[in-house]
Amino acid sequence: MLKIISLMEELKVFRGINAINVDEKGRLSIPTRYRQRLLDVAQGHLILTIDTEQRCLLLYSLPAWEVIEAKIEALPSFNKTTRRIQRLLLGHATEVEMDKQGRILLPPLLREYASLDGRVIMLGQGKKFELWNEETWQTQRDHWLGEELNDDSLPDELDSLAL
Amino acid sequence: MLKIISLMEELKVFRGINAINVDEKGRLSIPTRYRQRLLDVAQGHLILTIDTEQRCLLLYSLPAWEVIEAKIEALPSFNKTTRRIQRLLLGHATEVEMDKQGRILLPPLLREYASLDGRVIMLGQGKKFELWNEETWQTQRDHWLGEELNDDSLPDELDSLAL
DNA sequence: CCACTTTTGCCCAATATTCCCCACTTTTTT
DNA sequence: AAAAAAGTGGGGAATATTGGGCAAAAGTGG
Repeated sequence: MLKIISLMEELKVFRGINAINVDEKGRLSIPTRYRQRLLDVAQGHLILTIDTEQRCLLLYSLPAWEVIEAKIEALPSFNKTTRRIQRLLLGHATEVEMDKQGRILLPPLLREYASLDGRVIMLGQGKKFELWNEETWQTQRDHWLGEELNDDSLPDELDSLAL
Repeated sequence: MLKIISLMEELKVFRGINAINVDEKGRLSIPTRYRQRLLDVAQGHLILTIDTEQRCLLLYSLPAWEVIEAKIEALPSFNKTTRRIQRLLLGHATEVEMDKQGRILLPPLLREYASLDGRVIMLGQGKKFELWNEETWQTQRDHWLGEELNDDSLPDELDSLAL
């Protein structure tokens, strides 16, 4: 029964945008609405790694991460591109744990990578969250908003997407 | 029962990035979160060797190394490339042991190979760790981050990798 | 084979980091 | 407007990391 609840929890997605303060000690307080989910699904065990395309961090529940990790590990290790992905993703994947106040401590090297100081944006992205420096986020978002959509480059999957 | 636990331990992967100081004597302190695993799986017996592609070192638990070693030995010894790999990997493989404080002593020749002085980056990479000079790592990582992914060279396995 | 130097491993002390707890501020709800 | 809940910040205890002293062990040259 517990298992079923846990599976159902896993199917739910994380949504929403939140602005959070990171304190001097590098702690980030997870918004309460996500806490119970993260406790149910992963007993508060989370994985923080880098996004290789953007200077932001990705936050996964441990079980969600393990699925991805298995795929990453299975990639051929003699291929240059996949080797690079393994190094960057697995190499930066750091286990963090929610403390009793529902906060996580950002490891210095990762914190530095994404310049997580002062105000941080936490974006729900389905199975994961993204953590952005607020300014970087604003800039990037405005950039995306300004981009023209050109029909030629749209993947076919988009045809069936009615908003 | 102990065997089973030990096998389960072996299935778990090493992840994450750590910055560690190597002291004057060439000692490197293994982060505590990995220590118990390494003791359980290998009683602290580790193998250190060189990465033939990069100026970094590879750190294996002894059992994990033995698997690799067997494969390397099985390679055809008349082939030039495999002969080279045998020489480099097997030749540099050195057994090191965690001391009671959880540190390992880096053999001078290996230490020199990867310029492991002052701050060192220890990257979890599944069955093994990589040890990098911090500066070398930063440079190499930034290079990898800057590389464009070009779709042509991507193996099919990547298609199923949704982060 | 013995004295001497160097290396290695253990121990302890100093420093730095991490975590828990509590208090204060801000936001939301009733 | 008061009460409740969530977010924020900092003191202090516990833990981890780091560096150096010292003794045992190993290597070196006579």
